[in-house]
Amino acid sequence: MLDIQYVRENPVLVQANCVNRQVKVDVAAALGADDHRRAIAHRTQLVQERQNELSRLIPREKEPAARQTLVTEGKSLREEAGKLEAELREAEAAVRLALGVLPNLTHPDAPVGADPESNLEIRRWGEPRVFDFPIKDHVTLMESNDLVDFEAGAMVTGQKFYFLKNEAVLLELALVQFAMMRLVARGYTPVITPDLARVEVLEGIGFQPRDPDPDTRQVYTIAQTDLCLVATAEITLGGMHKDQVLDNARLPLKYVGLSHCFRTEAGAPGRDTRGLYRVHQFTKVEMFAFCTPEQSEALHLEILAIEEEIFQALELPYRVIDTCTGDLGGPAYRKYDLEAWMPGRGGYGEVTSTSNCTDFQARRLNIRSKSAGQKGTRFVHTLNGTAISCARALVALVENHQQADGSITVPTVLRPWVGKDIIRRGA
RNA sequence: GGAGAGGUGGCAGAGCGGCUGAAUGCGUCGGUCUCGAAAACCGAUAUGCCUGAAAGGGUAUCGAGGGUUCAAAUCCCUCCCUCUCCGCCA
Repeated sequence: MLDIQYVRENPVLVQANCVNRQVKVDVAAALGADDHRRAIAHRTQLVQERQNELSRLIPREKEPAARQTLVTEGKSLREEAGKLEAELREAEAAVRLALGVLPNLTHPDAPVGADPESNLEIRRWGEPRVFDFPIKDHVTLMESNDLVDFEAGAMVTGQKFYFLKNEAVLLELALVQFAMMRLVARGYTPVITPDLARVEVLEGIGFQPRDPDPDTRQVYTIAQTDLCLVATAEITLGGMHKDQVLDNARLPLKYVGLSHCFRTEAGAPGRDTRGLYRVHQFTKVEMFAFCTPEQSEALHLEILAIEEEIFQALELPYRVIDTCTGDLGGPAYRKYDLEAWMPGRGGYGEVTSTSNCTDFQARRLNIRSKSAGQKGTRFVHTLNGTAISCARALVALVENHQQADGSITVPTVLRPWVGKDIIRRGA
């Protein structure tokens, strides 16, 4: 959520930003709603002022008739205050609604463009391997090595669910363990988060769990509760300090969280239908940080560097993308993606993503910071980044490390946890 | 799940219908004293919003929501959370 005061002072900038972001909104309408809200708030305050005055006067007024007059006025004020309060609540809801559709501001250096075509590749690491044998995609590789069972997934749960089996299980756990160890060494606090979160937390992070249209709603909701299955630990980690005032001296707070992620993938029907690339449930190790506005840009680069370090250690070639304005998503001020080389698709595929959300999430989650002994608070900046998203990491891993005989070599860093150098059926 | 207790400022802990944003203590910050420090003493010390050039003024907030009342931290109801005991379970 943007600061309404900022929107009021910079309507032209905000509108232009929305255009760059491919978000069709009427900033003027939001401002109109806010004017209305302010007018009602002001009237409400005047009534409250008189009410307080009356409650000071009444106990002092000894003359019964005069006292009764005051009490009568108080009664009518109570009614008026009740009506105003209801009006105010409506007006505030309208403002929230109007403000809620505005995306975050954008980093001045982010590439401007309407669609992913305009994303900027800023560097590559590693050479895509040249295979001297016919390559297989991860589905073929994993099924032939008895590492995954999509049919059982479909039968037990539904399309795009899966069972991992045998070494794939060890690989997934190894990826989690490896990422966790790296991040702990970097000073990140490890956390295992709930896999469910309240609707209001989802909204604070920037999701729209109340989307009434099941064809576009991105998250699973739990019937008869205000809970959703989380789409990422970003949700739970960000919610962890909701409604708190953090001490500046303790910032940045850096977490690395493990959770399952559940996504309806609404809006992506028929895309990447094959395999693990786009599934409804996966395991992810996610970085999340709370910091001061001064710290966020450097911290964003730190998180990106960690993501790269992890893929380098896994010996997976990748490229780094600076996401363009039209492809940023609501909360991000700037976003970098890592796309790993995936031989099966003959191209790069997104494996991680890191966003600086500045104060956009913090404002709605009401997470502020202050310095001890100093007056005033500010909203913190929040950042998130993928350490390892298991399903997609597995895709890249088995496809890149496949051998001519259909076996898969295990990256050195994972061998301690997988317990072998090569995955080969019968081996 | 059952029984009881409780949720107040950074912390501890009063208040139990009216001038209480809230006593007191601790902590923190500033000052006096000191060569320096400790101690002692003095003063300051929540957040949002409105208004004002500023000083200041106003308003809301005592777990959340609702109710009673001219007036609620204080009374009533609902919910949430914490603690103790019992039961159950991985």
